[in-house]
Amino acid sequence: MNENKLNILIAEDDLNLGFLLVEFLESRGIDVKLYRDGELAFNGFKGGDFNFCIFDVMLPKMDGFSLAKKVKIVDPKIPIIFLTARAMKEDKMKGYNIGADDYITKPFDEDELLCRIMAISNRLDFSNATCGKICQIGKYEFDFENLSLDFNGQIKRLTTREAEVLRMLCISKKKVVKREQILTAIWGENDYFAGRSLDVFISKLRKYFAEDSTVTIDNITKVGFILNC
Amino acid sequence: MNENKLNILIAEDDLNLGFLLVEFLESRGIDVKLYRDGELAFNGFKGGDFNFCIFDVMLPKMDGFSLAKKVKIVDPKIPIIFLTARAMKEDKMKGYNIGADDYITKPFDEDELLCRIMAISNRLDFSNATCGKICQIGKYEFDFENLSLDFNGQIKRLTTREAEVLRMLCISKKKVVKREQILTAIWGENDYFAGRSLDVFISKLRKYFAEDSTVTIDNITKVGFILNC
DNA sequence: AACGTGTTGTTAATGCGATGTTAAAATGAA
DNA sequence: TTCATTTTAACATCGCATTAACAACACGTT
Repeated sequence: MNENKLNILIAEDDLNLGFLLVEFLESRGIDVKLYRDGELAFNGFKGGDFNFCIFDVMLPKMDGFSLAKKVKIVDPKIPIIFLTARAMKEDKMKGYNIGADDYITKPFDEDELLCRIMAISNRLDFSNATCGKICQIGKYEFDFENLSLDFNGQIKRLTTREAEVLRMLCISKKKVVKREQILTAIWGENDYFAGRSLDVFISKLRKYFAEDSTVTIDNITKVGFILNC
Repeated sequence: MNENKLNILIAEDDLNLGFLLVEFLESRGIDVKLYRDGELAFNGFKGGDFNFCIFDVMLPKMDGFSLAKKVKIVDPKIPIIFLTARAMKEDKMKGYNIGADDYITKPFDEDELLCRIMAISNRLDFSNATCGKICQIGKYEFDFENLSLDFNGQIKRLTTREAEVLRMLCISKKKVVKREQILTAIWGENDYFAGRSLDVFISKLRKYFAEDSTVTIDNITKVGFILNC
């Protein structure tokens, strides 16, 4: 309910344009964070709580399309607008296939960009964006900020990783959370070892919930996990 | 329920362009209706069941913006794309203020228009909270993303393959889905063993639907299967 | 109708890859 | 260093898609 506020991540290496954008959008009451290359942007994205992205297509370290692909794995619904100097059709198609919501050719008009952002965000469904800081899981209370799991006043302290994994399961309670999504969002990469690591944490979490049998973390082979409670 | 199908109203007085658009979109499996002036378009809109609009800005009888305003009163959420020959900023702003979702300057590329339509319609909330991927099959509710089959709140979990096969049958409910099509799409090859495997999965799915006799998966020898419900 | 051939229905056995779990190594912060 | 935490390794277990095997069926031919 409180998260109806736009929180935009911008990835743009031309800092002149970048700062201009930041200033303009902030003047309109929008939260903005600027990153100057693809990798920084992705790390920023993992850490932050963004609900909108604007990516330059050409970026150092990782180009806008690759960045979009990874971001879409973590949050498939997040809207992305691409900025590009070129007006190539192939580029546009590529962007749309990845799931671009819009495409703007530089130089562009700031007001028009704002209009496009608004047009898209008006359709946004913020409803399940955040499940609050504290999440009820069966008889447990999970506080992500405090890394704590409270069971009848008995407080179990979680490690960062444990909390991160549990948070992802919590956000989509009773829904399948894909392995790929968790791995990309938390480990940043989706390889064998990260995968095994995730399994270890799932195993740990299950133990923590052992005292309330209504809480289970179920596996869907080859797909992911579901937190049921 | 399964209004996941696009039904587009086009208002365009240049009939060359109009018919071209209709033909192109219909070839992509989209329902389209063309009107050649603003008033006809609005009457058509009231009578029909459209979920997407494309308006030329300059139209006889009633211009695109006025048309949009009236349409938005009837259905405030309906997406509208404007077409215009002019690339005037004022026009664009006016369009966005009315609630345009996009803005395309003529001449434009048909593929790009399709991409933009898709980008917008993908964000569309066709159903209620549960974002659209759910399919009603008799008394069952099939959720492909969650690999679940809900019967009166009783949830049966599906495996990846089961869900994939069921999805293909669902997409063409009550229509023949060719063996070849399923095999190529899911198994990637159309040989004897893949075929037998498919038969095994069909058999499993039939069992899952045993509790509602109105749901049947019928075989068409040498051709494929039909999901009837 | 009876036959024969190829197709489909169904169940069960198999084998492999994915996951569960625990413990040991690595990492890294204090 | 020590301690907490995460990663890697090693082994146990489980679930799933495939394969096999046989029964039932469809359909064209005689």
